[in-house]
Amino acid sequence: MQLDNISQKILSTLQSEARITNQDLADRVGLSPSSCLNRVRKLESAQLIGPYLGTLNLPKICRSVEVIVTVSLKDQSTEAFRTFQTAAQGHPEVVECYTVSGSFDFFLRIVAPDMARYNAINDQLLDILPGMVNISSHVVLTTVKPFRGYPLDTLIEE
Amino acid sequence: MQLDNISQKILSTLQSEARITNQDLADRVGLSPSSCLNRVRKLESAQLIGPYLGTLNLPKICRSVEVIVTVSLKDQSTEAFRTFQTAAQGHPEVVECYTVSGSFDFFLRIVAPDMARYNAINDQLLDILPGMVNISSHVVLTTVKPFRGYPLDTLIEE
DNA sequence: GTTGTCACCGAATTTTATTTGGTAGGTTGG
DNA sequence: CCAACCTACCAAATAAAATTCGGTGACAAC
Repeated sequence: MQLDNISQKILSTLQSEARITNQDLADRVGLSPSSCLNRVRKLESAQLIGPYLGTLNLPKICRSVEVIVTVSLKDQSTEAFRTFQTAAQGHPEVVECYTVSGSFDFFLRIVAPDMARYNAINDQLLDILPGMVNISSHVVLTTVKPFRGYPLDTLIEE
Repeated sequence: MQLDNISQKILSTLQSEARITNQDLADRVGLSPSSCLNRVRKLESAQLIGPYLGTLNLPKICRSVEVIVTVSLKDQSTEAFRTFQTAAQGHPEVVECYTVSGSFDFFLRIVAPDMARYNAINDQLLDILPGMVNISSHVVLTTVKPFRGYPLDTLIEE
């Protein structure tokens, strides 16, 4: 699927203002509401744009701790990777997980109600591949910049 | 602001389905549309729920590389921290940034069109505090679990 | 030139959001 | 205990938005 300027603008607008009305969106991109809606539906069907999320202000809602975790596997077999991935996906507290190149194998972001709970999760992760996994925890002190979408401007074209 | 069960359900529903209609939301939480809308407005005013984001499927939209970056400052003065934070916030390619405890000072997630661009950004970050900053890059190989909201169930009550 | 496709628009219709009283429950102060 | 006062709710009316439905023009294939 190739994107003209209008579809790009739809994507970047919906990325940052998911609850905009179709009419407003149509105005912004210079289409009629019906055409605009057609485009949005196509972008959704093609899965260029996925779920729409409300961003919660967690500190205002409940007590919580956020931890960024680096993981290295001593046994870097495909099997070990898959085992760890599956386990990470199964934990709702693991809100984000990546495999990476370089000096670590995984980065996780974990959110728990308190340190005791975090510690329990940490232990569970260590138990996945006993003795074969190296985990370092980094408690988040401040969120300097929360994720608010990708910079499409700097990514597309040029 | 204290949250009863209904408001919690509103928050968790909007977190994962930001474009739900107010009528459907009202049905789900067992309120009339007008009461439900009232609640949502209050939650928004109190900033318990913030911007609504559409999640883009970046690989389907354009070529890009994603890098997770660890940063350590040699000079851990307040001044150095603030300088680095401000710089990170100024780069649109830095889509996420945290200060953390432990063996690093910052974690960043950076998205660039290609490695050459990423390298340029990396250089710019190094130039912020010449010789005083230690940066390690970890190219994202796979997204095991993308962020899709916090697990409110495990965070609230008990 | 004819046919088919595609994306668009405007208008009609359906659905949703929003506003506007009106009511019940709970609290406060007399 | 009662009255004044909140608060949160609902139902109904209105305003706005989403969605559907032809109809048109541009373009490509034949």
